[in-house]
Amino acid sequence: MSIEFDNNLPIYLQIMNYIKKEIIIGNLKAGDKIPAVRELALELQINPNTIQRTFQELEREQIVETRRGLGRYVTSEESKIMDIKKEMAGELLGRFIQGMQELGYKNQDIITIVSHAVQEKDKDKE
Amino acid sequence: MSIEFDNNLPIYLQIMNYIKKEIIIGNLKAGDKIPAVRELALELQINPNTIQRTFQELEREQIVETRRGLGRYVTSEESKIMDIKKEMAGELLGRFIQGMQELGYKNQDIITIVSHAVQEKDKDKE
Amino acid sequence: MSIEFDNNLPIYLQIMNYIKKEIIIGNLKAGDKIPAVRELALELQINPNTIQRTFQELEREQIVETRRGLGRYVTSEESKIMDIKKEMAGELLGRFIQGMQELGYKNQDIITIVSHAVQEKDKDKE
Amino acid sequence: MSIEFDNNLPIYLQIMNYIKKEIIIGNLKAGDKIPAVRELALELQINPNTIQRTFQELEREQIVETRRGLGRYVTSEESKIMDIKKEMAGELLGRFIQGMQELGYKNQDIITIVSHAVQEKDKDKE
DNA sequence: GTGGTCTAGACCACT
DNA sequence: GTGGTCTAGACCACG
Repeated sequence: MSIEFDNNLPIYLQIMNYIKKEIIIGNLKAGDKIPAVRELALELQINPNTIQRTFQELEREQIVETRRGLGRYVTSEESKIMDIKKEMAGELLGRFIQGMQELGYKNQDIITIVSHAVQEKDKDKE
Repeated sequence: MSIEFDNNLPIYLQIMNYIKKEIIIGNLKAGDKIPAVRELALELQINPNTIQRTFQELEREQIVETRRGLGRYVTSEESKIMDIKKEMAGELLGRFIQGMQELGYKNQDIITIVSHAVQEKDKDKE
Repeated sequence: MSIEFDNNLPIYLQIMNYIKKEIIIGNLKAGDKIPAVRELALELQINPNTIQRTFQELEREQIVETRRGLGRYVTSEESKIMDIKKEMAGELLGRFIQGMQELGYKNQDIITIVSHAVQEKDKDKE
Repeated sequence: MSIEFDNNLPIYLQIMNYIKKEIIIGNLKAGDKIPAVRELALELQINPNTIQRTFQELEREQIVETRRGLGRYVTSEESKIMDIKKEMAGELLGRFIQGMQELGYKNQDIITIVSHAVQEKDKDKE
């Protein structure tokens, strides 16, 4: 486990996104125990306080819950996890489409561009 | 002219993007004179230093050029403007596709999602 | 028997309060035997150490007494129980009035507010 | 300006409450500038990071807003301030009445107790 | 000068 | 061993 950090976004936000993705793609499942703050800090070479901040935010978003003295756990509500996925995808989609429209692209153009981009990626794999 | 500012992005970047878009969609044309810093600052209720910074960056990207004693002008190179458009679109596209893939969406899913989103927008207009 | 735990207060304190209330309202009477630590721990799904701590504190407050080999018992001094009731009520009252005054409420306002709140509760019952 | 700190509650929460009260009683008015983090830290003899934490939370509750590079301001929405007052009073009231009822006090008892407590306070002043 | 973030290291309460 | 809080001190971006 390692993250490539981008200097423009706070580390704690990048870790948040990383964890959210881990949950969405199922590497962390509903109810799973999350590694201890200090453990993650060591693994990611990040200060424990920064990790702590990450999980404070995730807890506020009800993605993670703390059981005192025991540790942190992924929320056990499966529906919450689906919500996050939809929310993150919706945000990506919204930003993309709005941005393209502001650049003057028509809806049909946008579909074409995405299709091409995706097909090229497929070709790369072959 | 007014911008809704987003607290998470530096204001000067938001103004930069705004101006780039104005150029791309043709509200500001190649060679056009750009309003004076003080004027824009008043209009947008922004610290003049911030506007100054905006144009410094735009100049570094060769989108804007200063003619001493005359003011600032949009670059007269049409090709440069096309470059910016492609660059901004490419960035949007890249971030979108990468993000969707990290959420576990397959390429075909992505096309479907975009198509639906765009068609709904079309319906809204009717 | 079950308690809804509030994350902001230590669990052992919440159990302490719960037991004090049980004593005050008479569900546990002076001299009654208190269930064994292990039993309570199972029932409440709590670490036995936490229950242990609860009773340590209750013993220190002389609300509970241990008879070696026999188990733990509610104190047999009725007066002690009245003391606890007054103490808890006084604490509640003090915190409430001080808080309201800090919010700028006058003494007369406080009485009015309490009266209204209580009357509404009565209405709900009808 | 000084706060007496209670060891059982995190400092940042105590400062939060203090600030909320200052706003409610009008010492800080809607739209007012709030002293700089470092300034407050000096005044209260508290680490600036702790003050920072305080305002992060207040901002999340939309009681305070940050204007980048300029400082922090009390929200300019008067209605929000009334909301906070009602919320804080409601919380105090709820905790008090629920607590008293759990101790076995009847509604009429509660009114009587509050009335007496308040009248004694009035006597003290004379 | 303003807030935002991060590191380092410490202490505490809880389980 | 777990998270929660706090201090100290530093650096950065922003206006």
